[in-house]
Amino acid sequence: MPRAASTKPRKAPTQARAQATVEAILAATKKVLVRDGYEAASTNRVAEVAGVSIGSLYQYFPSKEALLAELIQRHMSRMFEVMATTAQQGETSSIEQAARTIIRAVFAAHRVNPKLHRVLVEQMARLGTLETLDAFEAQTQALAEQFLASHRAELRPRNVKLAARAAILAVRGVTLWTLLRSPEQLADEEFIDEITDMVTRYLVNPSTP
Amino acid sequence: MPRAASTKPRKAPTQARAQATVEAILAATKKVLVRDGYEAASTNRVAEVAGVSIGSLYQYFPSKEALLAELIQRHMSRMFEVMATTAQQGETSSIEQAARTIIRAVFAAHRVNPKLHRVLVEQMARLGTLETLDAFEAQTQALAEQFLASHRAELRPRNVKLAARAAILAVRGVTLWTLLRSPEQLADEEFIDEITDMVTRYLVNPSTP
DNA sequence: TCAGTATGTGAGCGATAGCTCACCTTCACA
DNA sequence: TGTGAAGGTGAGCTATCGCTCACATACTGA
Repeated sequence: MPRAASTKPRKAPTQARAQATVEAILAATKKVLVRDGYEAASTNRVAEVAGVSIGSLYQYFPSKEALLAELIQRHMSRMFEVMATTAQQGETSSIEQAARTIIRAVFAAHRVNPKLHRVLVEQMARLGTLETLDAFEAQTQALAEQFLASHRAELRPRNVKLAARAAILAVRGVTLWTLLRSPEQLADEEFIDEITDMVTRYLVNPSTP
Repeated sequence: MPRAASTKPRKAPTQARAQATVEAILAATKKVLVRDGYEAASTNRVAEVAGVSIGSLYQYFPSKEALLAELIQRHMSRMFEVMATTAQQGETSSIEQAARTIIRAVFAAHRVNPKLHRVLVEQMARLGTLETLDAFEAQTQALAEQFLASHRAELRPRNVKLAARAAILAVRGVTLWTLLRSPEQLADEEFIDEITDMVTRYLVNPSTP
């Protein structure tokens, strides 16, 4: 059924008109994914909803997966920016404060259009080795390490790399699993406090309050 | 393309011959999933690999998803049993010891045929509201609450329900994300220690060593 | 032994998916 | 204002998928 499998954009739009087409296609993709789910989100349907011809779609995206990859890519960028901003602002505050802010922000981000995020997460798992994902992973790891290193005074674990990894995985794991199974809990402040607590108790040296 | 969508077995095999057919179909499903991935795992291909006709397959499984559901179901049961056994054995030991044992066991379970587990996890996300999943979730939550309640002396969080939920999500989240992105780390003892540490520091009252 | 049930078969149907390509329209700019 | 490039079109091809059904074979119990 699928002939191509590349995930890279086929061709960059240069005129504003083309840029609008690309955006319309991506917006339609989101809409159809939310409305009908991944399986039913055919490229023909996406093109129809976008109000462009199927040919136009394939002019900019070489495959259905490329559409997904672009959406995932954008989602990741936003998430990373949220974290980077928070980490920067938290440079002068405690690990606990920073952790709380990040967890709150990440939860909030997933509360917006949880259905879409759900599909993206599912496909993120399926697409597997997307270079984009690896790059994002590396960036996130680096950011966390840097943050923890700059809070060495407070930090309990000696292995900064491992601590960063464990903390990232725990927060992400909890976020995504909550998104999948009980998205309403993403708004539960008590739950947010609890996760913050877990990460903080793991990261922070109790003798340095 | 799909006509039915039920996930329940169509009919129970009574003769040994039929039981063998069902097992052959499930074994072939695993094989094809691992070899070709979910998309390429067509029911025709599964039947072929199982050495039975496509008609036989549909005699016992009303849809492709029913195959997946059965595999997920079995996987879940095994996971639950691992946890239940560990919890029971840990009744007399510390929270930390029990946490370490459970995490080690769950990691080990996912190290066996990680490719298959990966596909199952992906589909678990996709299938979404599978009654089986909800039942498993409830059982796990109950088990964890019971375990924590019986270790009240050691336990720090006052909200047992929430603590159980947070701990479950963290361990599961870390396990699955690790499975998806760096399965080799499932064998890393230092990593296991780190996750155990996180959960323990969260759950255990520091003044009760 | 034989009726009746359980089990097993596989050609093929209807549906639809991803994607191409020959062609037309709009734009930028000399 | 004309021309080549950029953008846009959509009928329709090929591939396959999930699944049914008319039929054959194996088993069971009276």
